[in-house]
Amino acid sequence: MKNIMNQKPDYEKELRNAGIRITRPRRIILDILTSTEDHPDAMKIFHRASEIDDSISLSTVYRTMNLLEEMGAIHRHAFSGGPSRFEQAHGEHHDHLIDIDTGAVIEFKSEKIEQLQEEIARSLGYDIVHHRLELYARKINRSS
Amino acid sequence: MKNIMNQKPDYEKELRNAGIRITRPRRIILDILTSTEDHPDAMKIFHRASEIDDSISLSTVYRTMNLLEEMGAIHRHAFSGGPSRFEQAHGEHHDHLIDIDTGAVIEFKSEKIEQLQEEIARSLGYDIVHHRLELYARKINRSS
DNA sequence: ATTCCAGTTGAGAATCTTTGCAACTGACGC
DNA sequence: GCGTCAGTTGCAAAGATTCTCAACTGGAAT
Ligand SMILES: [Mn+2]
Ligand SMILES: [Mn+2]
Ligand SMILES: [Zn+2]
Ligand SMILES: [Zn+2]
Repeated sequence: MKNIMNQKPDYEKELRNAGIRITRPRRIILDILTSTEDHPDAMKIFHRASEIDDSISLSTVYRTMNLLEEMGAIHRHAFSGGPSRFEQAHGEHHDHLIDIDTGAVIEFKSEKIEQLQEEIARSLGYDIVHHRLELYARKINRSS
Repeated sequence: MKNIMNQKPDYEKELRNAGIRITRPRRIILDILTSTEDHPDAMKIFHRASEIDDSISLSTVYRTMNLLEEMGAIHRHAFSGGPSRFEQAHGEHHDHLIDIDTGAVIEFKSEKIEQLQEEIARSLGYDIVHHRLELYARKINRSS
């Protein structure tokens, strides 16, 4: 379900719970993401991180972005004509509805769908490791 | 607008009608796409095309994919952990399960899930225009 | 058939992202 | 604290995709 609260999610705890180590680069990158208002790309995050610890590599930024994306901790926005940009999300798994007119992103979670996915995968002989569900939609009832 | 027929679409005609030239590379690439059953990536299409005309460049394959995608003639699947893969857009809608160990793509269709998606969107005040559902999964019962 | 030119191409550079690998280190148990 | 080792890192290299641009060409007009 959607998280209404506006407090900082404890990503370190989530990482620990997922059996993932809290390393210095990850802590720095998480700090940058949780304290920024814009949508930086990997290179921008890399530059900001480098100011704090100049041994951090761009590879690690990309790897951390992929990790956090799979965890559902961040959103990747791949808009045309440029590199992917990132912003923090809420920690719990959820899927996305994207307003194709405005680009707005609405989060939702359907236990039923999650369950159906499991059933389908199983019937095909598979276990789901992760998944991606995105609904590209248009507002009902817009004036024409 | 939507075409119900189940015949091979005449992409060359569509291209002409859109004021786009039918060139030798484009004809070859279209032939490959309309006669394949799988989900090839750009490099695979490039290799197949090269067997027919070894002067075709990878750039042109990418450019043509972008062109056909914009026309709605093909779907691009940006599965995680690999290059984009393509398929013709003519068939019935389906979703994909990706074997994360082998890269194999299995197509499936769940009327129930499709319906739930509609319900969710509607409850959020939206109509779905298109969507993307990808299950990244691992075979059950592998070498124990 | 010839001319013409905007659309298209191939080649390589540029950009963006992932990956292989040896070195390093966080988390856990002693 | 110390040892251990799988997880993680930085670096270099590869991989994926887009872009630049001079050369080429499809197809319309003559
Ligand atoms: Mn989200
Ligand atoms: Mn398919
Ligand atoms: Zn989901
Ligand atoms: Zn579907």
